[in-house]
Amino acid sequence: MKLIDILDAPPFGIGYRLAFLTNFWREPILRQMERDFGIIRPELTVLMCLAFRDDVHARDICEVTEQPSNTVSRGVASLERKGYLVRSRDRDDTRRQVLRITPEGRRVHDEIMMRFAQGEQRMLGVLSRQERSDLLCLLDKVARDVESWRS
Amino acid sequence: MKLIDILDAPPFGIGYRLAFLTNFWREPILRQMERDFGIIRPELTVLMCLAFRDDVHARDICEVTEQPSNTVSRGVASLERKGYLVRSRDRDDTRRQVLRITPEGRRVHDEIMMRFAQGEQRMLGVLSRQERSDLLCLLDKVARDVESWRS
DNA sequence: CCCATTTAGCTCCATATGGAACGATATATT
DNA sequence: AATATATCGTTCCATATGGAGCTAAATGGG
Repeated sequence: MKLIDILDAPPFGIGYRLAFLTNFWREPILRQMERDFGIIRPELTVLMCLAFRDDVHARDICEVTEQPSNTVSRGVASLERKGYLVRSRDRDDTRRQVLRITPEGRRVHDEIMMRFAQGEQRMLGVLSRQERSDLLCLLDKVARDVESWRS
Repeated sequence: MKLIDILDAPPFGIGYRLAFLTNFWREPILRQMERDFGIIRPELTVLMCLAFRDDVHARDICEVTEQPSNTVSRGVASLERKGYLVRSRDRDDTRRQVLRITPEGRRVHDEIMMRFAQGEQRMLGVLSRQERSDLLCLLDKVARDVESWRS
C-alpha cells in the first residue's frame, strides 16, 4: 500500500491533493534548510517578512503571519544571534523594535527562495506551459477569495 | 500589511499558493477536531489509514504515511484508550498487532471527513463547476507524478 | 496629572514531536 | 541447532511549539 493509493478515498479530492503536494514540495526543502543554514520554520517566516518589506516590527509579523508572539520573538532572537537581522529601538515607541534584514540574511533568504522555486519547477515537470498557467490562475482565484471562505 | 499581499513576492507562485490554501483549509478543521473529539494530527493519520483498509499493522501505517514509528505508536495507543480502534496480536508474527477501527472510530472518522469536505466546498465557492474539475485534474496529474519529482 | 487599561515583546510551562536506543520476536547463516 | 542479524513496537530524551502570564512602556479617561 502506498500513500498515492489513498488519493481517491477521501471525499475532498482537491483539498487532499493540495495538502499532499504542499507536503512533498515543502517539507524536504525545510529539512535541507535546517541542515544547511540552521534555520527553522518560524525563523524563515520572519526572514521572508523582512525580505518582503524593510523596517517592520515583530508585531507586524505576528499579524501578517498569524503566529503567536512568543514564536516570532524566538525567531527574531535567533536570527539576530546568527547575524541575519539587526534590531533597533523605535524612537516613537520604545517598547517596539525595528527589524532589518542584513546582507547576509538576504543572501540566505534568496538561496532558500531559489530552492523552493527549483523544487516547484521539478514538481510541475509533468505539466505543459499552458497547464501551469491555468493552475496558477485557478489557485490564485481561490487564494484571493480567502476572506470569504476561511473559518 | 496582510498575508495576501505577499502572494506575488516569492518566486514560486504555485507552490506558495498550494501551501497558503492548504494552511487555511486544513488547520482550522484540525483545531476543531482536537477541541470536539480530542483527536490530534497523528491520531487522524492512523484513523484514516484504518478507515481506508482494515486489518493493517502499525508498520504499514509508518510506511504509507512516512511517519516515525514512535509517532504512530502513540497515535495507536491513544486511539485505543479512546475506544476508536482495537488491537489484536498477529498469530503469524507475535511482534505485530492487527489494528481494526471500531464503529465509534468509524463514526468519528466520517464526521471529520465530512468537515474537511464541507471546508473544501466553501473554499472552492468562487470557482465554477468546470473550473473545479480542471483544478482537480491538474492537481491529480502532478500528484500522481510524485515519484518523479520528490526530493 | 494620576491611575486604569492596552500593547510590545519576553519568559515560563505544558504538550507535541522525532531521533536513538531498547526488549522481544522473527529470519538468515553457518 | 546455534548464533548473528533484522524487524516490530515501545520508551527515553532533546527540541519545537503555543498558551498564559509577566514587565515595561504607551494611551486614555477623569
